[in-house]
Amino acid sequence: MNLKELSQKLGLSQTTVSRALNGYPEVNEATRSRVLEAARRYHYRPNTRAKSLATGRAMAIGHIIPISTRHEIVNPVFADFIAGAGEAYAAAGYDMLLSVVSDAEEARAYAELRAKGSVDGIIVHGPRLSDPRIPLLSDLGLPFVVHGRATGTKTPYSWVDVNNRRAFQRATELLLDLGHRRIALVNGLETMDFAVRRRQGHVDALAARGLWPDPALMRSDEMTEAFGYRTARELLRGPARPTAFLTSSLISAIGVRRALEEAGLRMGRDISVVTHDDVLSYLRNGEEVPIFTATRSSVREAGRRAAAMLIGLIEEPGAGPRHELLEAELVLGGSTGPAPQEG
Amino acid sequence: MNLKELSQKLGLSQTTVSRALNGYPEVNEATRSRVLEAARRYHYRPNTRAKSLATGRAMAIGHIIPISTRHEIVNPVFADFIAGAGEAYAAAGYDMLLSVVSDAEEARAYAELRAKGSVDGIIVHGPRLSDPRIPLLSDLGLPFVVHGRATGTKTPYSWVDVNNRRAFQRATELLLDLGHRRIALVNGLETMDFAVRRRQGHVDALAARGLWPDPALMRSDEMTEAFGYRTARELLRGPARPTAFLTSSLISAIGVRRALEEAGLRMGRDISVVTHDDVLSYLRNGEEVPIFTATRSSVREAGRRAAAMLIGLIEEPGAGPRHELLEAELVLGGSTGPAPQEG
DNA sequence: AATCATCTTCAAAGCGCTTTGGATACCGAA
DNA sequence: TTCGGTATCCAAAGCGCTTTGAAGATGATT
Repeated sequence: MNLKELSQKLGLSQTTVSRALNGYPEVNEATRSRVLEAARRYHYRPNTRAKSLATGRAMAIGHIIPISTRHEIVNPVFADFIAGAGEAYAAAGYDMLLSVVSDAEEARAYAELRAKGSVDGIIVHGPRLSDPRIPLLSDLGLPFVVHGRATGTKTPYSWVDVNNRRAFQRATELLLDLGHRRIALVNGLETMDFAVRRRQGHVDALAARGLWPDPALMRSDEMTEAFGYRTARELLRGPARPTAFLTSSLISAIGVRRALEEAGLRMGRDISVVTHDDVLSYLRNGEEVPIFTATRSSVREAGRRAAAMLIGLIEEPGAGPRHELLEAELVLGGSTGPAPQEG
Repeated sequence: MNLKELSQKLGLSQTTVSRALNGYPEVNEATRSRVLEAARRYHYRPNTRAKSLATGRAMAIGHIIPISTRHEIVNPVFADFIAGAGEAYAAAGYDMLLSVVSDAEEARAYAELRAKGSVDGIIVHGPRLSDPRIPLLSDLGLPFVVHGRATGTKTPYSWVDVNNRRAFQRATELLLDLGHRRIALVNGLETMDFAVRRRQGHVDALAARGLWPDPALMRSDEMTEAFGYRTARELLRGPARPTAFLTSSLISAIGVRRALEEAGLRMGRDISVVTHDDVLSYLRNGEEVPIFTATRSSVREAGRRAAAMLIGLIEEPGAGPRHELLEAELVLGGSTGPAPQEG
């Protein structure tokens, strides 16, 4: 059923039917309800492609999922972010267009999305330091929102981010307050902006107490379970054994826990662990009582916010860039305790 | 830059330029290369919406991500499946359209996707028993491929699935061979088809040795870490304590491990654990040596296969339904060992 | 009765592409 | 020379929608 057929059935012009459906005022209320009724009866839905051609708006938003070519890893955070964003899109009538692209081809993917006119805006995932995608998108003139920030970028841009520096500063302070002095940082890849900010927060907190960070205790890599395990095992066997771990993801924290368990150490008593928790739906940090003490910030909520922001940018084109900084909560779980006395 | 402008720059008609670009034979090779060159220089990309309007093909494939309204959980398997499917789409020039929809609205979402003409085909995720979506999609006449199967469905349909029954049968046999008799099944929600098949495999293997399944040892729920933990803790404290756990996901297995650890039990010695492993990129089952003994089948590969199958269905409309049954490997890890002697 | 403003409706153009159904030019064969 | 065939190219219609510009109907106003 298309507009032409529907209007013929009603004995009206396409113009009138279109107007009636789109809520224009210049149509008699009686005919409007006739039209609406008929549309419902025949399950009429305007063809999106035709509609966008006519309006020039794609009513779709692009997400480009970069796959790290090095490790072929999909960011686990992604599914929840999408779920949050999806809610916002559905409410506003937008579709979500996904492209999975190896990070080498990402720039081309953006330009293409633009040229093909398939989206009205873009969400940028996983920003790196001085991320080249930002000036690129800025040049393309396509509205976009970055999930995270990109230190060192001159171009103004819109973003939604967690206060990563503050979160890790607070986490470190907590561990220091508990008497820990040798804290291992099990961070994400430091090509990623968030990882650098987290390290900064950690180092700042140490510096505020006159402590120097030990480079041997700072590791960074793709945030897998295996990375957490491997790192913790190595450090626990090494000379300057840490009394606490600060990890960038619940998944690496689980790996750390595995190493502790294997070494016969009890988490929260022998060794403390604090992690960042993205509140992924399938990987909750315990139920009533959190397993891990954590800096907590829902990535799903971030998805909702970013999507809403982008829709705002699209619908009011004049407006300047927007920013939203989410604060992570610091929640206490069973994985932290006072530093054991030096043996 | 659109077709009109490009053809004006070249002093050719839109017809000729379009034909040149799409590889039609009735165009001089000299002019074709002129056209291709110009298209490259001006970064011309045909507008997708216009193209699909004209051809009637959307060049897009829809994925509807159901969010369980009960738990608001996004299937963690999803990101990897998408990554696999995305590769296939990119290679074939298709876009991927995602809708995140609460499971109550799912049927409507399909009909709408169809009526709006935004996709040429659909991938169905997470089929349930006698899933109503299958006859629905069949009626809509939109090509689709199911990731998994739906027992009890009369309508013929195309699917890509893992041999879940066989996998869990083999896993159970392994545990039986090791002398285990009280095996707990920590399954996914049994409204899901895969969970039922896994239970069947498990029960079949028991029956083949003349054993009756103990209902108290079979649990099923959303496959979270917390569910694994909670279940294991409960069963370990109960009267008929199991000597082995068979879990439906690595995530629940991690929860089980946490409970074991807490109870001071050593995995692989005091208690055995076998799990299904979807080979998620961010949650590998160990590195060289698997942590858990597991039935392994890459969900990313399933994504690739399902996408390729769907593209096939779209491009050769006459053909009947296709099926692909992937066998899971049974890999030995450190989590299994002989059943301890009865105390 | 004539005029005007207000409602209500419509025909047709246009969005950017593909594709049908010719045109035109050129070639060798009759 | 004429004709049929082939190789190239083009104008225009059409995909399903929105939107412009205009027209008809209605009722109030003069």
